[in-house]
Parts: sequence; C-alpha cells; structure tokens
Amino acid sequence: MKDITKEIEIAAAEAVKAIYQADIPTGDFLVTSTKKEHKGDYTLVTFAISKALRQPPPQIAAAIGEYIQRTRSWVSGTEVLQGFLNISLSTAYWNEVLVDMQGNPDFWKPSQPREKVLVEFSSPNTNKPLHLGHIRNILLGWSMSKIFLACGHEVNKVQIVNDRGIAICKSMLAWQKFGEGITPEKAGIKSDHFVGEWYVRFEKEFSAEYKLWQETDDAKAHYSKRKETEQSEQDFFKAYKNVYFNTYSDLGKEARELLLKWEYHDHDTIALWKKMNGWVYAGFEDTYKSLGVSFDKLYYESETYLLGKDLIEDGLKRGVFYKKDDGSVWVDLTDAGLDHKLLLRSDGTSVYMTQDLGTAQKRYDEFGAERMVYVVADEQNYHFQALFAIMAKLGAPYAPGLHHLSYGMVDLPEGKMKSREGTVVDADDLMADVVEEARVAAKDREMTDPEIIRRIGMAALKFFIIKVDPRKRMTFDPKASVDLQGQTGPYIQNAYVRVQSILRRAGEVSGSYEGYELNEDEKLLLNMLGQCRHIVDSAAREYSPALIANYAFTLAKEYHRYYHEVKVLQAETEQAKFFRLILIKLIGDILAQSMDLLGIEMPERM
RNA sequence: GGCUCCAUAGCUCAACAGGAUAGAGCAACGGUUUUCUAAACCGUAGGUUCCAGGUUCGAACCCUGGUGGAGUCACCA
Repeated sequence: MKDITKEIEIAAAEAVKAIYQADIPTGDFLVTSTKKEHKGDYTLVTFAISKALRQPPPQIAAAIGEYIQRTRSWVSGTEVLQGFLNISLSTAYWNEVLVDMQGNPDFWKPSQPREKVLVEFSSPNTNKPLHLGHIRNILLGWSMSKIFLACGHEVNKVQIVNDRGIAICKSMLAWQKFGEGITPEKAGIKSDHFVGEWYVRFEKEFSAEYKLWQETDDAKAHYSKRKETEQSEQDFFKAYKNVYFNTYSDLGKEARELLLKWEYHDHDTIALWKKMNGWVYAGFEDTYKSLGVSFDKLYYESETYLLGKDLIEDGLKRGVFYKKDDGSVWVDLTDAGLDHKLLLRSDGTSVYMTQDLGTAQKRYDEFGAERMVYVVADEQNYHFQALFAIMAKLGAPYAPGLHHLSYGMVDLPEGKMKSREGTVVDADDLMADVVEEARVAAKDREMTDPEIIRRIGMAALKFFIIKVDPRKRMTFDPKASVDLQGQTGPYIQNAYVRVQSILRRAGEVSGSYEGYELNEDEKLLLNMLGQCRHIVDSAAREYSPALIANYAFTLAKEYHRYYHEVKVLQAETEQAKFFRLILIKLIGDILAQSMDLLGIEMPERM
C-alpha cells in the first residue's frame, strides 16, 4: 500500500530540486496530518528547510504546492498558511486506499525485520495471590507480545515464578503450626488466597511475638544503646524489625530453619513446599484464565537460582570481574555511570543478579532470543541498568537486545497500596467487581448474556489500565474503572457493535461505489485506518500499548460521530451505501484488531 | 545526601520528531430519540502546561537554576 507521507516527501524533494536546484534528503521534510480546523489532509511544514534554501517559508510552501499539484495526480488541491502547506488528496487516491485495504486484510500490520523476541511478565511470588499491580504488569506484557506478533516477530511469553525463599517458608510454617491439616477445599477458599492467608497469619503471629519482646528488659536495653539521636521508641522498633526477625525471634528462627531444610532437600519440607505451591499455581491459573492470558514457558526460581556461576567464573578469568580479599566477587560499573555491584557473596552463594545473568544466558541458549523484554516495575530500574551493563561487559551477543519495560506503580486515590494496611486490591476481587458492575448496568438494558457482560466488564477494567503511558505512575480509581461511558473500553466496544448491527441488517451486498465523492468525515476515517500500521509500529518501538488504546478510542469516537452524521442503510445513493458499508466494515475490523492487541474482546451485541 | 524519573483543566489522562488557537473523558450545566440500539451525539464552562531564566522563526517538549512528589542507593528479591 502506498505510504502517502513518503510520497509527499519524495515529491517535495523533487520540487525543491527543480525549483531551487537544491538537494534536500526526503527525511528532512516534516509531514504531518492536517489539523482538523484547516482544509486539507496532510501538511508539509517548511520552516526547517527555509534556512537551507534561504527563502521565506510561505514562499517555499507556495512553490512546492504549485509543483506537486502540477506533477502529482493524487493531489487535488493545496493551500498555504504561513509556512504550512496543506495538501488535499484526490477522490481517486482515497478510492485506491479503500481498494488496497479491502484486498489486504493485513494492511494494518507493520512490517519489521523478523526477530525472536522473549517477553517476561507477571513473575509473581508464590506466597500471595495476584493484585492490581500484577494486573498492570500482565496487561502490558500480554499486549506487547500481541503487538510484536502483529509486527511479524516470533514471540515467546515467559514468566519466572519466585517459588522459593523465606516468604513461602513463612506461609508453610504458619500452616504447619496452626493449620491442623486444613486444605483450600475444606476451607472453601480459592487456593492461592488460602496460602496468602497463612502468610498473613505468620505476619500476625510474628508481630504479636515482636510486641511482647519489646516489653522485655533486653529489648529496652537495645533501644537505649542503639537508638539514633531523636529516634522515638516506636520508630526504632519499626526499623529494628528485620534485625529482630533474623537474630532474636523464635518464629524467625523456625522459618529460617525451614528454608535451610528446603535447601538441604529435606523430604518432608520439599513435600510441604510442593503442596502449598501447587495450591498457589492452581489459583494463579484461574486468575490468568480470567484475565485471558497464557504463557509459553514458565521458569521457576527454585530451578534457576543457582544459575550464572559459570558466567561469573568466565568473567573473572577474563578480568571483567574482580575478587575481594574476603572472596566475594564484584564488577566495576563506574564507566557506565553506575556503581560497583556484588555478584557472588563471600561464602560463594549467588545473589539476584547472578541468577538473572544465568537465566538470560539460558534463555538465549534455549530459544535464541535476539530481544528480551522484561516487564518489571520501575522500582527495579537500577537493577536492570546494572544487569544490562554487565551483559555488555561480558560481550554477550544478546546484550544489545535487552530491554526493561519499566512501568510506574499503581496508586489508589488514597495513596499507595500497602499490604500492612490491607489496602492492596486483589486481582480476583477486582475482576469480579467490574463484571458485577457491568451486570447491574446491563439490567436496565434488558441484557443478560453472561459472556457479553463479562467482556464489557473486563474491557472497562483493562482499558482503564492500559490507556495510561506505561512509564507513568497511575492512579487507579475503582469507581472510575467501572465506568462504561466516555473514554472507556465499552465505548469502543459499542462503536464496534454499532458496525456489526448495520452489517447484520445489510446482509449480502454487492454493487459499486464508482464515482462516489466521499465527504470529509469519510476521508478522515479512511486516513485513520491507514494510520493503524504506524501506530502499531510505534507501539512496538516505544513499548507502549497505550498508543494503541488511544488510537482505538479516537477511531471509535470519530465513528460514533460519523454514525450520527450519515445514514448507511438509507444512504442517498446506492454508491454511497456500498461505499459506507465497506468503510464501516473496515472500521469494525480495525477496532477489533486494535482491541485484541490490548487483550480486550469484542461483543457482537450489547 | 548522591543518582534517576515525574509535575498539563476541579479529577483521570492525551499531545506523533520542537510545529498552527495545548486536546479528550469524568464531574457541572443546556440540548438531541416516530433512529442503522442514547453504553451515543451536539453545545456551554473550565489552562500562567509547578516557578524563574535561556536556546529559536516557533517550547508542555531542549538547556540552566529552583520548588514539590516518587523510586533507588543491601553479601534482600
């Protein structure tokens, strides 16, 4: 299909050469779509080239305009406003665009050189159910995967499950001590929530124990000896909690012993660990299913946490890393503007970074990933900078293809989500709420189909989250997220449903739109459809599904307006009717395709 | 404290590479339905783009300095 922006650039370069005998590369021309309030479809901005040509912008614009109108059949008119050359395109051009789109169902897909792309997202801990923060993560990861796929890449969706460590041991211990063999089935609780409750139980018991200890003379002695100046007793004990856990706490000791047993592969401990993690996985599976996402491969931290040591050895041998006297291994990243980073503890055990190095290598070996995208919240920006810098130092072939899709945390209107204050929004509860809200709204409209209601509710939730630029921190207002009107998922669904409704009534149609003069709205809509591939292309390059969300909304908005402007089935002429049926079919398709890229499903009626 | 990111209408968000008069939605107010489904459309009102300088034909965007907020700076993950 013709890339009209490119065509205009070429024509302008040609004009400049013919008129001013000057060579200006096509890339130096700035072509944008014309602002709505002005006449025209595309605009050439001439300020930037004015210096090179030593002519005032309006004169250049006029000269180029005259030239391209004379030499290009697809130009129907031009208009100069200051340094802006507004170009109107001919009916023949628009007809050609329509024919091209009709003949090629993939016209909206950008073409990028095929790559093997790995996208890591979700990556939960196994001691708690998924929450609102995970939802943003998952929607971003899922959507990026779909976008890469649409760009022609080979995509592998993976998550790394943090299934080991002290956290799950806390849940295990609490269940062991107080659970009396109860199971999720017996308790009638979704299994991942069940495990989460034992984690909470542990924290509760531990806090009680800590509180008691604070009353002892031993504790008071610590406070008076180690408090910093002006630190209140309360602040001191808050800050001291971890130290207490690791040195004095009985529960802490038991939990650490459990972790140790796990590391020594103690039979009973492993069995318990498997049982509780199994519960969690079953619960996660449900949540993923509700969200409509899936993974190609799961990595478990219990299987990867020892990886990476050989890379460290190799790096040491090659002098990329260095060893301190105590035996710990470090890397100097000051030349990358970072710090010195620990890679192996003095006792030879690995840290998070070691594991990540090893996992990346493993993925490269297994999948040949040329690009690896990590969807991880922005609190880990520094970690990924360091990780990538180390990869580059090691000269890993995949180092240039590493990318951290860093997204901002999700806040509530009242502020940060805090597990301690119980303000964390649970993923399952949230989905149930939005679907329930959709059900209530559907009642007035005499609509009861549960699948349609589910799609509407989920669209509201997903769109509310994915429309925001990933890099920015966002505020999640539960009330606003269930809105079904305005800038929402259901608004876009409604536009699609309106298209389907007309198409259903129209039935099988044949005819011709030969000679039909399309109006300004139709040109705008057609042009917007043509933009889709650029939007998808940008979304992939900028790692931002939000671009597609905003595009889909704008398209839906234009369509809703158009819907009120013109009649399709009772159009003035047969040509008009035929043309419009084709146009709205394409609009419906693109709305559905772009929403699909966001992981949002369309209902056929609503 | 060092480094990084953010600040746009009352609220939630846009603004393509530095381009024309900074746009949507929500909330408020007023209108549109014998209709291809009103989860829609049209209109009114709402702005010192945090502040002060600078760069240029042109700045929400780039530079400098400030203010406010967030994150991070572990032999945690």
